Amino acid sequence: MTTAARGRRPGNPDTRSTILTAARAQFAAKGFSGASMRAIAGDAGVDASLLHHYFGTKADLYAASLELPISPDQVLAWSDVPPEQMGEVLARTFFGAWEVPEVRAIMLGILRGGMDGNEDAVRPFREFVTDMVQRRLAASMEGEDAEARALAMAAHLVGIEMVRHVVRVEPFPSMTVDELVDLVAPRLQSYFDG
Amino acid sequence: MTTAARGRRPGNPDTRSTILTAARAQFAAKGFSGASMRAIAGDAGVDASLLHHYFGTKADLYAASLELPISPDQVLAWSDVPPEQMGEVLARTFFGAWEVPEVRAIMLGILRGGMDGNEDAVRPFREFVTDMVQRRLAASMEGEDAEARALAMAAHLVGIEMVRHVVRVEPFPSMTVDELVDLVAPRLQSYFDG
DNA sequence: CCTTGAATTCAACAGGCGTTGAATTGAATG
DNA sequence: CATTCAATTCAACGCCTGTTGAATTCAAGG
Repeated sequence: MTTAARGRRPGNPDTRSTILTAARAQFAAKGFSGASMRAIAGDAGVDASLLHHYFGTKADLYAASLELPISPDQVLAWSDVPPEQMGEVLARTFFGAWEVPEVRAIMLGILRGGMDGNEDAVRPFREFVTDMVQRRLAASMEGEDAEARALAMAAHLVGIEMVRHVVRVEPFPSMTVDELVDLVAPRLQSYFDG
Repeated sequence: MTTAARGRRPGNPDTRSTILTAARAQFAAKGFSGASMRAIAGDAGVDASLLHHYFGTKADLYAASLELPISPDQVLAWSDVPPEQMGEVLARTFFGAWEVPEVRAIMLGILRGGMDGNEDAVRPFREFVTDMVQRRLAASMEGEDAEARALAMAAHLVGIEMVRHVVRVEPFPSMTVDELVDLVAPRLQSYFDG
């Protein structure tokens, strides 16, 4: 760590993913502006210029670090859910995903970046919400205001995870996923029914 | 503006509030980390060290700039609202407040600061939510999980304003307050009824 | 008229920031 | 064995950050 030997090291081809992991952690904890390239590099045990070599600019690294490991399609098996259970399935899927540490880090990064006031940092948030609403929710809903109702569902879920994991106001941080589902699912279902 | 005369100026005792206004705008637009003392000072037409002279540290200025001009008690005349209209009154009051530019700037500052990853910046958000939930909402609700339900209402409202004014996903930014109230109030009412 | 003290700017500090370009190492390729 | 080239570090650039202390101006109080 003190005087690191220069040049190519023998066989560690996972430097790239080490950097990504460190970046996710920093962005999740401090947001886009708050996280620094040097701090990420430090966590990854690597020189800061290596991040630029691999990923380009800071905004590029941010975008690269927030790609979900699994596609939303796999998570949300929408088609074979009875309509009257949509609310519960949606709530359980969303809250459950946040319990997986890798996913939570990415979600927190997206969430914090969305509030950063930097346009580069808002984009992932906007894309996430847009995709979730337009492709997954509104597509299987009926009525003229289906999009607005779907967006309200997304806003509700996001607001809850924000209070639960970022601002941390009790009792949300102490509640289990089951308790949260019982609390929220009926209202999601109500949006679904229109 | 080019070479500002030093020393005390003849009679402008509102410098203090000029600074506060500039601070609110900057914090609302860029968040706590993103806003800089020099940028705020520049907007206020004043040297940066004057901000420290008046308010102390950056966190102090942040806290000072987010004090609501009117107390929540006056806004939300809770006591004489029929129970079955609580959801609508709450939604209209909250969304309506965001339509007042001065209030919106403060709310945005609180919201953005809450996501900043800096503990100083989270405090106003946490206090706002805690006060709103524990003192205004849960106090007039019944049932064992009244606090959780009240917090869910707050999370829902906050999530919606976040999507509407920060991430800006349509159709929320284009909807009127009345349309938003029609959309959200029934679900708030459902939380209220338990 | 003299003194006090608040209001304000200036100049600087020490450190952090994102980014770039050059240098170095060493495994892989021929 | 010589060459190539990706991986990696070093050193620096220019700029911005929050904060401090001293200097200056000027209205008000005695």
